Amino acid sequence: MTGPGLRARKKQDTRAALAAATLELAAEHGLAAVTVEQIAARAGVSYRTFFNYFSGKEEALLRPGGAGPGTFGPRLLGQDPALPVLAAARAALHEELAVLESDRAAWQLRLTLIADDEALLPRLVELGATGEREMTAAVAARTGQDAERDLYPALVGAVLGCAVRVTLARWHRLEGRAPLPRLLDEALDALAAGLPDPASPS
Amino acid sequence: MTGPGLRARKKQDTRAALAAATLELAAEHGLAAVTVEQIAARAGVSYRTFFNYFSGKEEALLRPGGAGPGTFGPRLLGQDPALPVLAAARAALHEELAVLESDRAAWQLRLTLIADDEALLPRLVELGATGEREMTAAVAARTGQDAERDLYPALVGAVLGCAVRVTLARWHRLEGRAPLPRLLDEALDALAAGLPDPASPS
DNA sequence: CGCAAGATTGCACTGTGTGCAAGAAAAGTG
DNA sequence: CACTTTTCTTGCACACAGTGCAATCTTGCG
Repeated sequence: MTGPGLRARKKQDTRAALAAATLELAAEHGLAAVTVEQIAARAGVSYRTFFNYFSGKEEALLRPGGAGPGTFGPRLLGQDPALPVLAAARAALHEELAVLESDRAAWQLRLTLIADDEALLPRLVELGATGEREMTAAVAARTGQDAERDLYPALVGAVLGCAVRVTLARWHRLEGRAPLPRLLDEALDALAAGLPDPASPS
Repeated sequence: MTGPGLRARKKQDTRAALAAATLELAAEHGLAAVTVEQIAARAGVSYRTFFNYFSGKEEALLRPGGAGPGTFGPRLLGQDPALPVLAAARAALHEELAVLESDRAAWQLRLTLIADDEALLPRLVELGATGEREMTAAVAARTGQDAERDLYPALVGAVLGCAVRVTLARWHRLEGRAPLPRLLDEALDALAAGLPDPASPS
């Protein structure tokens, strides 16, 4: 009974080493100036092996745990079915984002790199596209609609993705001085209220 | 008085030829299977020249007119200042999307390629990021808020981008059987209403 | 015509990402 | 433990993206 098995453990180690090397090197020189060769060297692995774990530097930086199955769907479906969709999504998103706060320093650093590199934000969206599809599917399941044909699930999925993105950007700009859950609630409140014109510049 | 001048006209011709070649070849083989070399050859220019016009195949496909200054900002600011932001944005977006209907076949084809290639949708978002920044800035100007610090402009800019994206996807799925303006209105109505749960599956 | 501005092109070079096959390491089996 | 199978790693070769530079050609204009 070796549990996960030696093999799987080494694999996870390598993945973590690659992700860490990417984060360090990107913090030092900016992601654009870092080559996969350098990352692999720092992680003690060959160039070729890097691509056994990640499809590119961006993925290594933004999705350090690898692809994985995604957790939003189950979480959304686990909420009280009596809740309106937006309220259920809010609860599910709070659970999702809790991960980020547990590894705050690293994620703040990643957000810094995203803000700097300017070409990474779309990449984040790209990776977030998976999450968006997942949200769309989960919303469709909850409302009994068709994820492909109906407007509502696609729109809610996309908009929730936006809300998360904007929230993370604000969290970063405030350097974590404001709690992430509160920022998320502000964004979702504005959405649920129909994005009314703001009172006036405070 | 040659008007635009021969030089500028030739430049536009070359740009148009490259964009058209990209669209044709992508329609034939899928964008991923097309090389810049092929595109340049079909347009009758050298490989190197392609990059004088576009930063890559994706831009040639999704932004055939080149970068350009962006028109949403002026359009939003040209709306009646008494209008709520969302209503003004709706009017401005209708003007923006009118372009697509004037060249319907080509844009439907582009949307098909986006749907097929699966790696292009994020690229669309990437190019749309410019538009999103523009929308954010315009909204901030209209509300007298700070595009950098305040939640509202960033959220509205991002969400409008989502709404456009989802609307285009639906328009494509319906193969133009529904008028684009109506689809956009449906999405914006849902947003303005605060994304209430849908009635029930019709 | 003849010069200046600007566009096109070829060349060389770095880096990405992939397919393939050989080799090393772990897991399973008697 | 020895042997096989499975899985991961690695090197090699390759096609393509994208960029800097310098030479060359074209257009605009005096």
